[in-house]
Amino acid sequence: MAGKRERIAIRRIENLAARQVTFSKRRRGLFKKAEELSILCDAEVGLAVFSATGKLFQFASSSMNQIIDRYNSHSKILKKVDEPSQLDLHEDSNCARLRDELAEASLWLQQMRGEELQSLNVQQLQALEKSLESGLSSVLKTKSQKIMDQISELEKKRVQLIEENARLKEQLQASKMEMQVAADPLVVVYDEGQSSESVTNTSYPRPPLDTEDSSDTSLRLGLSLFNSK
Amino acid sequence: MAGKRERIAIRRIENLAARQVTFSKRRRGLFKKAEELSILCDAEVGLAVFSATGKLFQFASSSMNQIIDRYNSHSKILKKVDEPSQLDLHEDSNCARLRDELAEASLWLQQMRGEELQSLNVQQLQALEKSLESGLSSVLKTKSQKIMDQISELEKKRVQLIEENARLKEQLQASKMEMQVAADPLVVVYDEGQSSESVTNTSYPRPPLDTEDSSDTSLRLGLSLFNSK
DNA sequence: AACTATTAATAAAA
DNA sequence: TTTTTATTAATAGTT
Repeated sequence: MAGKRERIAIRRIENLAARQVTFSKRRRGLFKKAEELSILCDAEVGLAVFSATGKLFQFASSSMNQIIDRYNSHSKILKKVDEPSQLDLHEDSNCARLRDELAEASLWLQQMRGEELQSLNVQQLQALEKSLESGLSSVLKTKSQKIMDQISELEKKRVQLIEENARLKEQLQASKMEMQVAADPLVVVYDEGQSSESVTNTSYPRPPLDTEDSSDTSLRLGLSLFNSK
Repeated sequence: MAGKRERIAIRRIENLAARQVTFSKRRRGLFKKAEELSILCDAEVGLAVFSATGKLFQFASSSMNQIIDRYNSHSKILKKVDEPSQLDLHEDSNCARLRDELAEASLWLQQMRGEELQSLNVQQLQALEKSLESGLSSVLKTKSQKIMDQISELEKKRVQLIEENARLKEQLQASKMEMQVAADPLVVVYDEGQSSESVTNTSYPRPPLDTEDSSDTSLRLGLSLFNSK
């Protein structure tokens, strides 16, 4: 039946058809393994394969251009013997330091997110736990504050709108009255030379509004919201 | 006992040590397969791998620069910015990128610690809160696990010590008996003309002996039966 | 392409 | 890291 397989020597396969078949199979395998490595191990992988016929196949865990850039900046160290002495060394060490710090910060972040904890001992975990609890507490406090502020703000706006509303109603009333007055020939004289607005504003007192202190109200609102948890 | 192997899911390996081991192994495998493909099928292959720690590993059937050139000429659609200072620009941008990332990571860390929260809105605070809670939960879980492990370990050692203790007691008992048996005839013979003090000294067992002791001693004490561990 | 007998790779443990 | 071993994965030769 099928598959009396034997090991093969690693040298160019002379038979063209066999070579092409093997190329297809192994290329797939290679790309699969490249992708698996990048995912499993959090590595950046770039792979380019040109077949004997000149066709290009590629894989990049991020983007090929990004990988080529990164490759170039890495292998830069090897060449450029012209003027590398002071500036480049400084740049390199600076970059290296940055990279180290970033790596450390990243690890911290991961650990605060609950990853990579296996390497920590109980004491370190305890410290981390304390830090997280403290951070969480601050976040909750800030969030409450923000929400209360928002409520205050909304309440203020609500009051303003109520006032505006009342004023508009008043104007509407006034306007209606003016219409009536205007219809009255005796009042026509006064109306000339005055805007309806000024007439309204001066002619009628505001109706009694909700005079409740808004900030105090919203503050209590906010507190009651978060105290009753 | 080595290697109760199981298939693994293709997703990031969370455990750092395991990830590094797997990276080592699979990287070797990948490079081997890349080389084999290039030889068997007469293909031009370029492979670059950056580990999570930033280290570069590469393979090129010809030279990496040649492959990058060929790649660029294939995908020449995009940029043509082969300016003289391209390398330096890369380096600068790389540094700048690192600096940005570090700044961002630092801010994140601060915020997770409960600082610099004013610039966040309620939604962001909520997300942060969730992240902290999740991290805290993981930390607590890991800590518990570690503590349980420690307890198991201690318990195991305790049991071992109890067993050892029992064994030592047994040996002590045996030793006592042998001493009595061995001492009896001697006491009878030498008791005449000797003080009771010397009799007392030889009648009591010696303190526990290392059973790996010289055969000479063991033989003299008649302990050879107990030498088998 | 599909099928397997084999070899190769590798996960887990040491 | 490297080695070992039990298993899974890849694939050479065949259909």
